[in-house]
Amino acid sequence: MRAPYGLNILDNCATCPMRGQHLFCNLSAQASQRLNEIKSTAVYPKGAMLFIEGQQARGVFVLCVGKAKLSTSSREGKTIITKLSDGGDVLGLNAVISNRPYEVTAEMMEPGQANFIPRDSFLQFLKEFPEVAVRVAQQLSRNYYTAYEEIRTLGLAVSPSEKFAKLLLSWSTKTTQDDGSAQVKMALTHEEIAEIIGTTRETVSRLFSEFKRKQLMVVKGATLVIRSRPALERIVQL
Amino acid sequence: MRAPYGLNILDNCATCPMRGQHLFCNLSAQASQRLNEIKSTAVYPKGAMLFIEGQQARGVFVLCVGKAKLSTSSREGKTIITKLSDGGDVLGLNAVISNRPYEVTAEMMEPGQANFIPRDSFLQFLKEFPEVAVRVAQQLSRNYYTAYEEIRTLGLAVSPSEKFAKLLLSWSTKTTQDDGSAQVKMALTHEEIAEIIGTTRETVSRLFSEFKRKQLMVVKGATLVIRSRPALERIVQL
DNA sequence: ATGAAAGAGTGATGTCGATCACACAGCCGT
DNA sequence: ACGGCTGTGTGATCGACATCACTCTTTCAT
Repeated sequence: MRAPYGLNILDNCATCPMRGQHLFCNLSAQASQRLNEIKSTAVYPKGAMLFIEGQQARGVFVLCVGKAKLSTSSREGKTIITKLSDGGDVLGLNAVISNRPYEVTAEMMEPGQANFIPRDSFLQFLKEFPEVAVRVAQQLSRNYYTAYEEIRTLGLAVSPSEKFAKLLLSWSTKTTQDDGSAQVKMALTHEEIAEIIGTTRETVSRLFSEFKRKQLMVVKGATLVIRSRPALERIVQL
Repeated sequence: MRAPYGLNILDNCATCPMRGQHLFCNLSAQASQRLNEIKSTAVYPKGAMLFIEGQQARGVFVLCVGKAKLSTSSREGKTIITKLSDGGDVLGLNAVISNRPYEVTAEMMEPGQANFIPRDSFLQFLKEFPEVAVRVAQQLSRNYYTAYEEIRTLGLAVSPSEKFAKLLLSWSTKTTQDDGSAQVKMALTHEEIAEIIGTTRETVSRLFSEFKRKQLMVVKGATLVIRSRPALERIVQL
């Protein structure tokens, strides 16, 4: 039995969202075959936790279908979302490589599928195929840059407006038109946005009002139209 | 001509601060020899910049002697210090691996020495010696964790007091006595501390007063005595 | 269709830390 | 010893945001 698409990302890179870029695409035939042997696939409902902050790392997950949010919490219950992942992303890689507990919690934001590769098999796999080790290093390096950008945002951007503008810009990079406008489908609650930019739900609510009032954006149902990226950029470097 | 120690970290891991842990220690004879061929050593005065944020990555630096601070700035001039490095640390690795500009500025905080390995030679070296590639992946993974901790601190710890307490704790891990006290040599100005915890110089000044008043620490000249780690920890999880 | 739950808007209030503005201490070269 | 640094201590002020306390809207299960 086979899902219509995406179930086995290893066989059909063509349908993979990230195609060539993907960590496990375009491997040698042997490597690819080996990978198929050690991976297993599962489907997850919305809200499912792939893994939880602090758990011993069992293995890596390759997200095939669906979106997931990575978050971390303090003891008092404050939560920040550090990353939103979608098809093609490899989750839990750092924890597995360095043999530490998962540093974040990964929760499915919508139903989806993921391949799982147990830690031991994965490390063995890396030893057998050095070509993959280099790819892994590059992926880790990319993870680092993402984390680093987060640090810059949290550490340097002072006001919530600035962080909010940054977030909108990061969402709209792909869909920007020639005139500087862009459309984004909004699947997040204000609460979640607040956890990304490190503020409160109420403040996010007020930011929406403010940005709409200033003609920076328009909300049409679940899609969000950005009037002009340059205008947002001016807020960011303020 | 040869400096008394540390000039050539590759030959004498015994004198290396990180010994076995070090990225380039305990390599095979061939790898070690090759590394010696491609590296070059230089001394740097206090205040010297090893590299600057935004520069195209020329290669990696292995810090032998001296401390360096890694920082990043926003256009408006606000600066945050993301890491303090000392002997054994490898700087610029991420930028070289992923072929991006250096993401931080590395400035010597005291006179020191560093080995430099040009980008091309380094990447070639990794291809020749897959054993090293795995080590690099682990190092990158460690870098990631450091960055990640930074995110937690900036994103979850709210008040400056909390961040300050965290910083003191991180400084005093190694020198903690049985009774929970610890001594730290303080080489940073209040300004620099402010750039680490993301606040202003004045606030740091007031934090010193407050912590001294609360008997959390005592300042004796350039050394800083922490009365009780548990007391600080209570502030952190507040 | 209807009630409950989740999400979103908005006012009132209080507080913490940034900012500004100084005074003062220590260090260094001449 | 003298100004010129750089670093530090501290008060006064002010504004942005968190917090609280609601109401209103949307969604969804039964």
